Amino acid sequence: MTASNSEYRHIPEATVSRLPVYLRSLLDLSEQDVTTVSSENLAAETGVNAAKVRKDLSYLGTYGTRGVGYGVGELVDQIRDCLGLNRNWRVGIAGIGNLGRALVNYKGFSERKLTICALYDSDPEKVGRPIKVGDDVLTIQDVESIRGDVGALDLDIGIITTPSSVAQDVADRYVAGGIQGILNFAPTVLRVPEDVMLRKVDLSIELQILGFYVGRRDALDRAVEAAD
Amino acid sequence: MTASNSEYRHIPEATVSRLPVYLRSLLDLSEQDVTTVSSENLAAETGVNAAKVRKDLSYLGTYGTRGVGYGVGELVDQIRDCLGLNRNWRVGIAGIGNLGRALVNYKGFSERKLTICALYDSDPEKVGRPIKVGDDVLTIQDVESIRGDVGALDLDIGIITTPSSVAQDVADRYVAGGIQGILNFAPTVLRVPEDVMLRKVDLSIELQILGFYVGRRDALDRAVEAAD
DNA sequence: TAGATTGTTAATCGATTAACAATC
DNA sequence: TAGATTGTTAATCGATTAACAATC
Repeated sequence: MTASNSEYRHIPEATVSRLPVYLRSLLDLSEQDVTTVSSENLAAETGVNAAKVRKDLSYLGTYGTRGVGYGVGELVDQIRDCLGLNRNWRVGIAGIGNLGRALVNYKGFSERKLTICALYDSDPEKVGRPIKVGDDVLTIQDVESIRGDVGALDLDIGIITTPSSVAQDVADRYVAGGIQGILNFAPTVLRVPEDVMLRKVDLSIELQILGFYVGRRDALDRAVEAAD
Repeated sequence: MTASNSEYRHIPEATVSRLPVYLRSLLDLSEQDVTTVSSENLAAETGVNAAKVRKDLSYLGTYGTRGVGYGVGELVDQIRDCLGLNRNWRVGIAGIGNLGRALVNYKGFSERKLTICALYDSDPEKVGRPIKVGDDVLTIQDVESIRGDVGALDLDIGIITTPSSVAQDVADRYVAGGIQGILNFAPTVLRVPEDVMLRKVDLSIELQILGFYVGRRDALDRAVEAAD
């Protein structure tokens, strides 16, 4: 079964966002040589409601056995398939500053199926410089090359690690080249055609911490109400 | 107006998660000396539906003027208040490994209203070591001290940057001391009483990238359907 | 006043979850 | 078979959004 199989169509956003959570628990269980897991088990592991677990997993196709549970190994494979972790992705990175360089050196990229095929920057000082990418060496290209490279290098995903001010320009170049998806690390809203998948990754701790207080307050409210 | 004002009760989760997004755009606008913004403007900036913007902002209290729009400065203040960015938070950090140390050195912590008041570890090799925190120096304490310190040092939030295996133990210690909230950076599900706010922060790029493929597929599906 | 824009209603859509028949 | 657990239904809950009266 490949990830391009039509079985995975129309999986709700909310479900997709939980699949990585299940995957992490399943990998833990797998390491402890657990071979079967019930929705109740997985619910306890992940803090997700058991009915929700079953409903989520049902979108992957039927992989549980009534009265028994789910096979941990099968589920891992199934989720990895669904999330596209079993195929290779060819990516370009535009913006070779601190963040761009961090991604280049990030081991998770090669361990996962992400192959860095090209690096871009608009700074003439940087263009032409060689950068070590795993065992290979890539030369930083001018952002002008993006458009032609998408097809020539068969890039699937364009990564943007530029300052906000030029992120849209870079996105336009990826789109002009016919990219499938864009992964935006710049803290700005990009506009791309509807058929190009756009995902924003926010690494700033601030944004993840903001809302803490309000969240806490809601939790307190609930506790107070429950006590009434 | 303080953040402990009852006006902020019962703001929907979905709204809270968008407040930081509005805040970022508003700060941009403020820097460009823009003083008023309409819900339509803000919608365009943030990629959020204009009706949703108005509904979200209405939870903060009434700060818009019909026919005119919203005052950028007032809105910034209001959102910062609501998110608890206008008050000081006293935090402890348990687990002084790479991530813990990164947080200690993270400038955003002092720029924001987060004051690091204590550091904890269970490794006898680390306990007693002095660590520079801004202009101060803190000594790493044994995790045994957490319980007493929460009250003694008036800690609001307990940060957990330990390995998963000991995260629950550390959380229990914070809870025993009477902590208000826990910020968990360990990739594990923690169990805490309902009246303790628990927030999980996931910094791993992997998890943020997972789901890219499925998301893209959904986008393609929508485009195909729209074309029908 | 006329134009603009808010604040809110109400319809709609999607997500959650208890419950239980199906079935291993 | 008896016990366990799935897969799915249906009721409920919360979030989204077009529309428009209120009003600056």
